Amino acid sequence: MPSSTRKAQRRTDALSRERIVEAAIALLDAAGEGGLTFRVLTEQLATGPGAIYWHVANKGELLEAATDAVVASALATEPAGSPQEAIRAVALSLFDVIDEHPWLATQLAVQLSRAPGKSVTPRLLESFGRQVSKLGGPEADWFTVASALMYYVLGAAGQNSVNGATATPTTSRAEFLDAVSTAWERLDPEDYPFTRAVAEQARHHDDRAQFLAGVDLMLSGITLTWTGARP
Amino acid sequence: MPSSTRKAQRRTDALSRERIVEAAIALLDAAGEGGLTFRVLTEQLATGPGAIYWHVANKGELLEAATDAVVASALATEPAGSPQEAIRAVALSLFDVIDEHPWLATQLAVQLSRAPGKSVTPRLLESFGRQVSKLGGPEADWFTVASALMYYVLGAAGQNSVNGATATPTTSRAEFLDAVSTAWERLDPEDYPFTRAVAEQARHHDDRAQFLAGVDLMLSGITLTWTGARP
DNA sequence: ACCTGAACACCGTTCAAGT
DNA sequence: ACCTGAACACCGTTCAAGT
Repeated sequence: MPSSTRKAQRRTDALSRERIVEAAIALLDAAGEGGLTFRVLTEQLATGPGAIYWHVANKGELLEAATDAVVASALATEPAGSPQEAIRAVALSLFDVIDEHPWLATQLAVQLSRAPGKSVTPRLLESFGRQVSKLGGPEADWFTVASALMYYVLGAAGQNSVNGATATPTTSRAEFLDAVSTAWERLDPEDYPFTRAVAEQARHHDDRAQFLAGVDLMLSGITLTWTGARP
Repeated sequence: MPSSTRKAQRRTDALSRERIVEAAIALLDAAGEGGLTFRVLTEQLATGPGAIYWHVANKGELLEAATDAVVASALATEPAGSPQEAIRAVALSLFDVIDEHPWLATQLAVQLSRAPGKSVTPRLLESFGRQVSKLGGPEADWFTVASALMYYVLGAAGQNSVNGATATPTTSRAEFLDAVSTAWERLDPEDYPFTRAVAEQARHHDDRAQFLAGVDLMLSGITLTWTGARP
């Protein structure tokens, strides 16, 4: 195979935190979380590990910076339209960016729970919260509602992304779903009546449509709770 | 300090997959994902790595087995009451088990996306789905609705758990929230008006209550969508 | 069938030394 | 100030050898 990712690019360019993060993202995209290694990063940037450690404290910080950079660019443009439409747009942006960078799913889970003060959590909360605050509900509920949206979106987007890390890259989404569905159909009828019953739906379902249906479920619940009326 | 976790217990006991998984869970609980190492597992069980590899294929399978064992016991008893009450009960069981075993949050995220055919995904889907099917909506919606509940619960429970892995174990939940809240208050007013506005709410919020409020939001949305009426 | 333990390849990180 | 590259401690995994 052609050694794919180009190595030892322009050695004239000075090393910078930005270039390191950029290279890290490329490696993560190409081979998942396991693909990011100081050895290959070093090779890709044509330096030694010491050079990288001068710009970045450790691997955790590098992962954090990569996550933040990708999420920031996905949320860069403020969505237009009604608050409901804008919430759907933000949700879809996140769905898509996780789909493009599957390593984000795990990384977001880790970072939101570990360091919610840091940049990525406020970024997400702000994007949902601004729209939530326009929905007309009592301010005392804003934080809870915005958080709930964020949780759903991250959970759903993460699970729906074909994880590039270990899932065989040759397996298409359709083949993947087929395998899952078949496994479900073989479960014990005593213990898994529901899962067996929906196995066929799972085989043909549309990730994106199902994801949006969940967002709409939450929006319905919010509108009902706040206005007592149908959205 | 007293060397905490007991080592080299009864060497008479034959090694078994069950005992290995049990020891792995203890290590994960004690020191997070980084705490599970074949070196210390080997020491704890008073054997060599080869012995463990005879019972378990690799570290991934061990993590999978540990996750499945803990989740299975949390979902063992079928909840009573109305479908809505039962859904809340399942959700709370998961919230609590992730709170007790914080490493579950990341592990569930990884496993649901990587191998949804395997035991843990069907287990979760079945627990929610059985109740969803009693809610009276059209069967064509069951899979989507049960999945949405599952996504929210996993996302929220995971983020709310104080991650034992790297978060300093001496920091209480209150101190943790205070630090987060303070960080949010210091954000740029231009870029983060919403996050700054809710920082004070975040400082005093009750994880469990907020988690349940999100579940109720979803339940409201489901009931409204399916019956056109308030729950 | 089940276990031992030395060995292998690989990883993140450090640090004295250079420019 | 920024970079080099050898070295360290540690990790998951293998495997010939034992019982």
